[in-house]
Amino acid sequence: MANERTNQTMEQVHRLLEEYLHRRGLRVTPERKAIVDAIYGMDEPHFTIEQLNARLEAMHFRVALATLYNNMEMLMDAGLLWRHYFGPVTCYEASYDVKPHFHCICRECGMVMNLSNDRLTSRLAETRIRGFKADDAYIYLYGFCTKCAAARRRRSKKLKK
Amino acid sequence: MANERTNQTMEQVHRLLEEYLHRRGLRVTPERKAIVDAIYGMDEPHFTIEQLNARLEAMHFRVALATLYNNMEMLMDAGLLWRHYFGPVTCYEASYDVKPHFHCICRECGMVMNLSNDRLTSRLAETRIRGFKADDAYIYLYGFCTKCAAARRRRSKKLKK
DNA sequence: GTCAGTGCAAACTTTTTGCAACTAC
DNA sequence: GTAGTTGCAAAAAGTTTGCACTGAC
Repeated sequence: MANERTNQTMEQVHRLLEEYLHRRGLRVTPERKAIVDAIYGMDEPHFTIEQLNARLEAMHFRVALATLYNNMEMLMDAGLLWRHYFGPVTCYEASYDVKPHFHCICRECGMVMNLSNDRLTSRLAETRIRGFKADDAYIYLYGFCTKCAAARRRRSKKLKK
Repeated sequence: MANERTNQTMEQVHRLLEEYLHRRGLRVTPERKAIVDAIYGMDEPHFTIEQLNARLEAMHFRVALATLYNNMEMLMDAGLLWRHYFGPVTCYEASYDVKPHFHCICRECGMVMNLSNDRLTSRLAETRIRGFKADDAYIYLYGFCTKCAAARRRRSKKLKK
């Protein structure tokens, strides 16, 4: 993921961050820049706070967990980050310059697959709703990945289901 | 919600529960029956474990929280319950005899609106995916309810956004 | 110089686990 | 009688809060 992102994308992300911070009267700190670099440098599209922290340490940049949590909120508001609740696990995902997609989550092993589907997602975004102003649509398909589905079938057979 | 459910629905739910338990070699306990009654007797479609527990106490039936958590898992597997992650809040929802719908969640106040949309949901259910066997589709629209959207606009103006 | 932002540790919330007692089958 | 279930309490996991210190503006 990370390494595929162009310099141009990263410059744009930093520009958007700074614009947002200035607009809100917030400060441009090295921590915030490093967190954004880490987010857009993750190897996997979805990651936990824990994994983001590990990435920052790998970049030789230590931040307090509390700082991470604080800034996740801010970055979502800035439109640079999505938050997902995959099963009971909270994950984040870089959102700038990412194609609309939805998520398939395996109930057994927790595996998450991203699926692009522009038509469906844009259809959703267009949906007008009385009494609600939507800005993001999240679609989650729950089920079992091929591997876990097979394991499950084997187990069911044993139980004479 | 609760009180609108017919006796026939409740009988059916209990039948499905017992069938599932027998099929799995699990036991039909008074706790399990009471939990299902509570779930299908909630006033609001979405509820937390806390609220479900309160409902059980109102029914003069005390169960340990651990028992509730255990049985939520089982009831989801039995197809009688959905679990949602609305923002950071875990909610449950009765699923038997409930029309497919999706959820609008206010980022500010946490309000959740159910929206029926059979066409969209069935379209999703039909989607064939390589390497994944989906059984449930969850759609969440995040945004702001009319009230919070207005409050937010006022605040933004103050910040000279 | 001021105050937002940070690190750290403690607190809090939510969920899980271990174990003895109980009960559905 | 024998497991599967339950209640209880302790533990674990994830997130938030309070406060003193730092550094962006």
